Amino acid sequence: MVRKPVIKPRKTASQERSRATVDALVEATARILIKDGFDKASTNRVAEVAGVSIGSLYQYFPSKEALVVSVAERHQQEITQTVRGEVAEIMAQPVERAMRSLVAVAVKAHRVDPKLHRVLAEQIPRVGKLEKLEAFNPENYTLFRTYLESHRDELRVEDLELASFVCVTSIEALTHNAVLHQPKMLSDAAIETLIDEGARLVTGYLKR
Amino acid sequence: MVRKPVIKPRKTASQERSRATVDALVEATARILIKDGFDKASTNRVAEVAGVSIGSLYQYFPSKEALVVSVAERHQQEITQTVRGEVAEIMAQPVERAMRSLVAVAVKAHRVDPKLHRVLAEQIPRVGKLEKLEAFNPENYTLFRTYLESHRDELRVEDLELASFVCVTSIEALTHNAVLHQPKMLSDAAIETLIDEGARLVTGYLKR
DNA sequence: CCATAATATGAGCGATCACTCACTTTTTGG
DNA sequence: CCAAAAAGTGAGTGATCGCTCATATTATGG
Repeated sequence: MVRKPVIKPRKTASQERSRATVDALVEATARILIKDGFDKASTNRVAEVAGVSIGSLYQYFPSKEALVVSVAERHQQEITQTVRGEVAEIMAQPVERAMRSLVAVAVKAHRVDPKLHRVLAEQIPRVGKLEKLEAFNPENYTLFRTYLESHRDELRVEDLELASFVCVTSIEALTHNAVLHQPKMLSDAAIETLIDEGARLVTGYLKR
Repeated sequence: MVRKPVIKPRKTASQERSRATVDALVEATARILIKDGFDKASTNRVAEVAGVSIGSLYQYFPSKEALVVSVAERHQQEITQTVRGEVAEIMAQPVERAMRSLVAVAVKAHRVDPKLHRVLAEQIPRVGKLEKLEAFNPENYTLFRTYLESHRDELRVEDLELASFVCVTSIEALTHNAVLHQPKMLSDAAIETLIDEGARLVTGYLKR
């Protein structure tokens, strides 16, 4: 009659009721992060806002960190969905057009959920398991490098790795700062101008 | 015989002994921030590492935030001292040379105390009084804009404010990422290459 | 229908935190 | 030398935090 611990699962949610619970917890975490920041997102409060007991929270998330990671993954997935397709198109375009599209896509990505993006990028202490939560997605880097390789003949740059670093870092910083820190950049017209400028910046640097 | 509260001052340290206490506290805070990060820098621990009682800490710093602000200010001052003079020189140089010098100076600034710089830039929750602790110094922005104005005839860009935003953001991100996140960029040779590339990036964007 | 598994509950534990205050020790200046 | 000001002390407070667990409720499948 030995009872194996009931607290074991802490992972899978098989029934619909529990899937709803998990969703509510992730959603509540995101909402609190946006409204009050990381420090105020205590597990007790997350559970309360989600309308769920603190015990249930720990059935599915072994720690506060796991909760934040889930929010980040959901956000990343939303971005990927929004941007999907455009990337494939871009890979075939010539440098000038490709760079403009790329900057435009970067802006689009930052506009999916700007406030959440900002919190995830700037407020989450990158300690412990949260360390891998890179503000900058290494996938972007690899993708860019691949583009440069297949368009080598149009380029003046020789070290493609270095060039990728320069371009990806610049585009990311530019779009991030513009969308999340520059109140002047809110209008569509201003954003369009920014896209032009960002594209010109990296095109001039890359093109033969 | 009414005693006015002794806890009032909380600010000025007139004797040498107390100045040493304040120094020890700021130094201890910086050391803990670097070694263990913001979360582990509890006021009790700062006092302990500084070899000072927690009571003394609160004589001079009304809060943990004040302590961190002090560390940030001291760091900023060290950077300013290191970079002093070079800026004045740069303002007179033509665009191509000026941009190279500027990127070099930015690298130098990030190398003053890289680990501390990284913690201050990435780990401090920008809430409450810490919000003004900008990762990016608006002074740099103004300085850059002033340079562009006095060299307008050499430039193809029209909107100097936008151009400043583009260049300052890019240079900052480039040097920050290179010095603090790219292990490959540790050697002086690699840094020299980075400076060349960064300079070329913004020069091509700016120059007529 | 009912045994079992899945899911949900929330009081409360131990740890830690930022911070206070009544008090002692040291320094200063006349 | 001494009174008063400056500096220093640390046990303790109250709040909050992440998290556990014994127990209750609900769903599933034979």
